Amino acid sequence: MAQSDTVERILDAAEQLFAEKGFAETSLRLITSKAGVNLAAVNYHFGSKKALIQAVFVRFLGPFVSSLEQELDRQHLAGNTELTVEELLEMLVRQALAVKPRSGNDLSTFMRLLGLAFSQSQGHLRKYLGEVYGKVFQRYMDLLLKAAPQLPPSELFWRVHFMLGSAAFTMSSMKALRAIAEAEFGAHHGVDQVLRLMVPFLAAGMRADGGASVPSPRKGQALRETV
Amino acid sequence: MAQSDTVERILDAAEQLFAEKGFAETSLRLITSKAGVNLAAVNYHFGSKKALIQAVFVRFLGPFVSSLEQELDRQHLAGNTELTVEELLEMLVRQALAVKPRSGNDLSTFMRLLGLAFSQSQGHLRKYLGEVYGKVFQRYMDLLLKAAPQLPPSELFWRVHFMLGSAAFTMSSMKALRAIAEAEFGAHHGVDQVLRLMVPFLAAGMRADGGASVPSPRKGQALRETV
DNA sequence: TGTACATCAGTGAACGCGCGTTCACTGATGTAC
DNA sequence: TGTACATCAGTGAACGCGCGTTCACTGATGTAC
Repeated sequence: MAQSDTVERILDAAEQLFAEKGFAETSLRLITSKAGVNLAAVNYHFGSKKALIQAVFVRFLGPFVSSLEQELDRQHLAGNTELTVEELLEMLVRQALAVKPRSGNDLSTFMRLLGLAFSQSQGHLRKYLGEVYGKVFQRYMDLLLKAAPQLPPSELFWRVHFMLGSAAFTMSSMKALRAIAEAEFGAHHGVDQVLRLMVPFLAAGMRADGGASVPSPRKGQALRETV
Repeated sequence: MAQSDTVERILDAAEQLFAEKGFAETSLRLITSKAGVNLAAVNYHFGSKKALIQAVFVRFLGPFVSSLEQELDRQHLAGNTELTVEELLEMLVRQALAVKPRSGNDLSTFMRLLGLAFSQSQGHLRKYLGEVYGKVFQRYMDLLLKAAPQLPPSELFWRVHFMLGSAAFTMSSMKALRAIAEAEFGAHHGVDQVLRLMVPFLAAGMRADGGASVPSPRKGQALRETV
């Protein structure tokens, strides 16, 4: 009867529940009962809860990263070695939207998982993702560095993490925030629209003149330097 | 012998451990053994773990918020009703640094707790903080709205959360990021310096031209609108 | 074609553990008479 | 001044619970001869 679909069922249930509740708050009992499989099946197929978490991430990050990699190759072959910050950010948004239709899960699940990957302090996960996807990340960083050449690398480093923070936080709170936005302003933004709203915000931030590292005398008002 | 210091001991230990490990990952046994008090003392003095979490936040947010409120009053009385985005952000940084010296805890504990308050999905906590500090938040938001009048309110809403995300994420990962930055660039930024690096980044983001909401034909390239 | 064995996905029940919480109790201090 | 009682911070041990993991087992399928 060929391989059964138990593994996929577990991954589907785990992905959705992790996105909803986080890792620690999602028990194997909840996952397996939602998936309609035996409790012991998780440890049988994956070995441990940690390994299941990693498997969930590999399944949804894999396509995204290889799609991104292909796009980077394409730009490289086309000779576009000097992309703007906006173009680089748009690229990420486009890949996220393109990968979306997998197995009927919605974009916000993808987004929230991405946010969780950074904000929940799963040390093993961060390390693992670094090992597997570090190279693509570095490649993207290099392009970003080229797009903002006026910045010293250490300040660029911090700004990348400011960006990452915006994205991860917004994604992981997207559902709640969209509800508030709708109640308050009657405006219902789709997940993809919110992503696009982020682009000009982040791009302008990346492009801004340096802060403390480049003590430009442009402004009369002195930023009090500490230590 | 007057009131003993058990309550303070518990709060000190809890604050530090929550900042290090998060809420769910910090057990009452760990807190009470670090504080050198009996396990049952937490439930005796606070009633429950949830109530302890709230108490920790009240103790460290209270001074910060009232300090911020005073500063807002001062600016209002001085007739400065039109502060720039930079000035508003600097104000936050200044309050955070001013409140710092309480009971010898360091700034990064404060920062990390602030980040956790938003990123850990403690529903009861978010609701509670909203009730207690919602008014000051609204007042600050109004000033921000004045400082960026070109934006429609719904887009401002999103941008505020982009900012919040940058700050919360950076704060909650500050320790790890500083270590990386030091290893990679030899640059050791103090916590306060990182906060100041955020100011120009966030201010530029807030000031950027609108994205989808204001479909300005400024750029030839069309942002594909979805739905 | 039939039998013996190996493989392997899946199962049901139990294990030990750490958790937040509860409860009866202690012992010091303050108050009433 | 002395005694009885109330108050209250703090204690030690246990409670029940849900957790991830383990283990002996089942039953279907594939393979060797």
